[in-house]
Amino acid sequence: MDTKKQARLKARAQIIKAMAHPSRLLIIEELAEGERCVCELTDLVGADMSTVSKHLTVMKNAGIVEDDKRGQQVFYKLRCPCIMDFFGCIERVLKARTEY
Amino acid sequence: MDTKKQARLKARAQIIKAMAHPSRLLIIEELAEGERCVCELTDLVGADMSTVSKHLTVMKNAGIVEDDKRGQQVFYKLRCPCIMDFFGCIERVLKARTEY
DNA sequence: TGGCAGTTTGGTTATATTGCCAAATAAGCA
DNA sequence: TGCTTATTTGGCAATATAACCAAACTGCCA
Repeated sequence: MDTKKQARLKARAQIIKAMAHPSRLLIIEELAEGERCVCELTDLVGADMSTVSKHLTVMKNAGIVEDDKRGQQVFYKLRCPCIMDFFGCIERVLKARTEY
Repeated sequence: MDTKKQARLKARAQIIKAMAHPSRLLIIEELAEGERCVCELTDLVGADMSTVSKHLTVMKNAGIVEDDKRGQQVFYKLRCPCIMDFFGCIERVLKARTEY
C-alpha cells in the first residue's frame, strides 16, 4: 500500500476518532441545532469546562467544528453538517445488532 | 441527561470508535467489495494476523461486520454497507480542512 | 488599573488501545 | 490418529486518551 493511501486512511481515522466519544456526539448533536458557547456545552455535557474545552479542541483539530471568539465567549459550530447523516446508519447498525 | 440517552450515546460511540483506525477503515473498504477471509485481510493490512483478528473482533462486537466460518477459514463481511456513505462526508471534511 | 467571567493550557493519574509474540483451538487431510 | 493450516486468545510493553484540578490568559467593565 502506498504512502499516500496510508496518509489518507490516517486522516480519515482522525476525523472519525474525533467523533468517537459519547460527550462529543452529544456536542455534535447540539451544534447541529446552531452555534453554542463553551459554557452552554459545559452545562449540557455536565463535565468540567476544561474537559469540554479539550473535547472541542480535538474536534476542531479534526476539522469537524470551528470556533469564533466574540467578546469573552467562544462559539463553536459544525463545519460539515453532513456529519449528521452518519447517525441514520449508526442507528441501523444498532438495530441490526439487537435483532441478532 | 437521562440514563437512556447516555446509553444510546455510548452505543453510538462504540460503533464509531470501531471504525476509527486506519487499518479498520482499510478493511471496511475491502469488505465493501465483498466478503474476505482473515488471511486475505492480513495480506492487505500487512500486520500480524493476530492483530488483524483483533481488529475484526472489535468491529464484530460493534455490529459492523459479521463472520462466517467455512472449513478452516473465517469469512467476514459488512453488516451495514451504509457505512460506506460516511466516507463522502469525511472527504468533505478533509477538503474543507485544506481550504482553511 | 484591578478584578471578574469565560476559556485554554499544563500536569497528573487512571484507563484504554495497539501491536507483537507465543500458545491454544479448530478443521481438513494423510 | 497425528500433522498442517487458519484463526483466536492470552499476555505484555508501549503509547494514547480522558478526567480532574490548578494555573495562565483574554477581554470586558468598574
